[in-house]
Amino acid sequence: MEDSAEVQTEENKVFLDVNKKRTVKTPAQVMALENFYKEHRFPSDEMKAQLAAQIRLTEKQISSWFCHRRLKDKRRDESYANGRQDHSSGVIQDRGSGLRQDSCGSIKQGDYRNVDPREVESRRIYGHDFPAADLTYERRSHQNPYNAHMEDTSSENSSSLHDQRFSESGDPYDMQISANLTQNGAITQIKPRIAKSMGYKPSGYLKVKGELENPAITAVKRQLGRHYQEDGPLLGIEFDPLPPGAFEFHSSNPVNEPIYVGDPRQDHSPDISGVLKQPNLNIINEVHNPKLSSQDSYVEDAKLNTEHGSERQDRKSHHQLKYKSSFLCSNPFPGQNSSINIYESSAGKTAVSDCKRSRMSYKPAVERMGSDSFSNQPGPYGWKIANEQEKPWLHDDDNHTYKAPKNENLSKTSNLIHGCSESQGTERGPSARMAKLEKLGGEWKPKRGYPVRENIDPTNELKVAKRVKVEFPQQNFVANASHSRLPLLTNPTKGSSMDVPSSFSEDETAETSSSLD
DNA sequence: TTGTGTTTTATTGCCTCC
DNA sequence: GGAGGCAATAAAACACAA
Repeated sequence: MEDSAEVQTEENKVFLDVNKKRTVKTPAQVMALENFYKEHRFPSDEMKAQLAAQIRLTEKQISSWFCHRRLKDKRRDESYANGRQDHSSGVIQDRGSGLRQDSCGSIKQGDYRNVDPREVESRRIYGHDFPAADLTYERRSHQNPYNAHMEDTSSENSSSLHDQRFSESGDPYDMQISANLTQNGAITQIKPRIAKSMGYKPSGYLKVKGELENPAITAVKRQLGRHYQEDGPLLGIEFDPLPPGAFEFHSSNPVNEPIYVGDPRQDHSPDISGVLKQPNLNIINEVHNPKLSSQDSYVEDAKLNTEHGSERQDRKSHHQLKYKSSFLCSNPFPGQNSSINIYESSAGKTAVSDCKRSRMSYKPAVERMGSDSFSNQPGPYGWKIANEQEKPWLHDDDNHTYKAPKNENLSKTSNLIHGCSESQGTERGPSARMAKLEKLGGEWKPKRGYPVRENIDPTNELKVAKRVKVEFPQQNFVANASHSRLPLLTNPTKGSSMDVPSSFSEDETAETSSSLD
């Protein structure tokens, strides 16, 4: 009796020790999580289960990750608010204005007005309708320091704190984007020290966000072209007119004047033309970045789905509905084109086409997603484990991670592509991996064994699989929809922001036009 | 190579809501 | 009371400078 108990204790100890071992999620997992998080900060159980099954994590890990992710957002939010309270009055005032915001910067359920600004933003971008009240809140909440902070990585060049270096040379990421572009559409890796020399050195999460969000932001900028006021209201949203003399100075600088975006009538307005001459953005945007294609696709893909429900409105009661509408009908992994496909296509020989991979370093990685336990069908992420061509990708290759010599010249596209197609990063987060790839170049060398973790509860897995099978028969929707539906810009040199799916610009134009009317 | 700092992950306890 | 979430904490993994 006691012996068995002791044995069990020992086993538990071992089990705990094994489980307590901190593991690092693969880039694909992190990307998937990030992408999912962008749409669903509070995923339902089904979503978690689905996601867990898809990226080979436990639901607990998913929950934990989301928890920490929200916490991360919150902390960044807070730190940013503390550090940049002079940036805008919006945030601080909002926080004290009765908008209930939970400790993670997220919105507690039950108050429909308190929609997560990011979610609002995304939904707005994706064409979701919001009541006027929501838009009002959205407008204000858009001043959320987090959002502003996030945009700092991409489109802050009109910020009051904007560094002149950026205004002169353009958004660092945009610069990267454009600089990475080559004639044949492939992108070359920009050396991190370029950004670093510019004083721009996103770290950690920002690296990831820069990777994940900046393209999206840039894509929007490109789509809207000149009608984008970077520190202004949300696109297509009207502000109430400011009272006379609201600002001391005369707005001789049209940049700071609110611009109604998307109104074709203003497209040729001489008044706006001054704004249109604002530097760099267009220049940057004129350079097509194939990297954006995925994000463009993302935008369009999301926009096509106009049946998103408010996630936080009655999270539980609309659980299924929400799930079905937003998870099945839309791409729950909006970045899957850019993340998971990395793995999918990188195994093939067409890695060049997905330039998003260029800044991603990988790890044999998906070993946890072993082919033996993976479905042969393309998962929602589009990876096809059974594909022989991709097997090398999915195997750990003797548990070696590959690390290039530090001083490897990064400007070699071939190297980069190589890194893309065969890249096997470390198990560090994407941010670190990206940075590492930037630093390492395309060549990889064994570094050390990748800690294989098989902590997926088989029962859980079975349960999830079963549930997924029953509830989500369209698992491959991502692979099918996003690939088939989303047009790829085949002419990277010509493809411009205006090559974006017409649905977006049209919808956007229609919306804003109607609002002006 | 090593030390230090940062980021990420896992665990646990408490709180709130249903 | 259970479930979900947040916050605190520890520890691993990693980056980076010396």
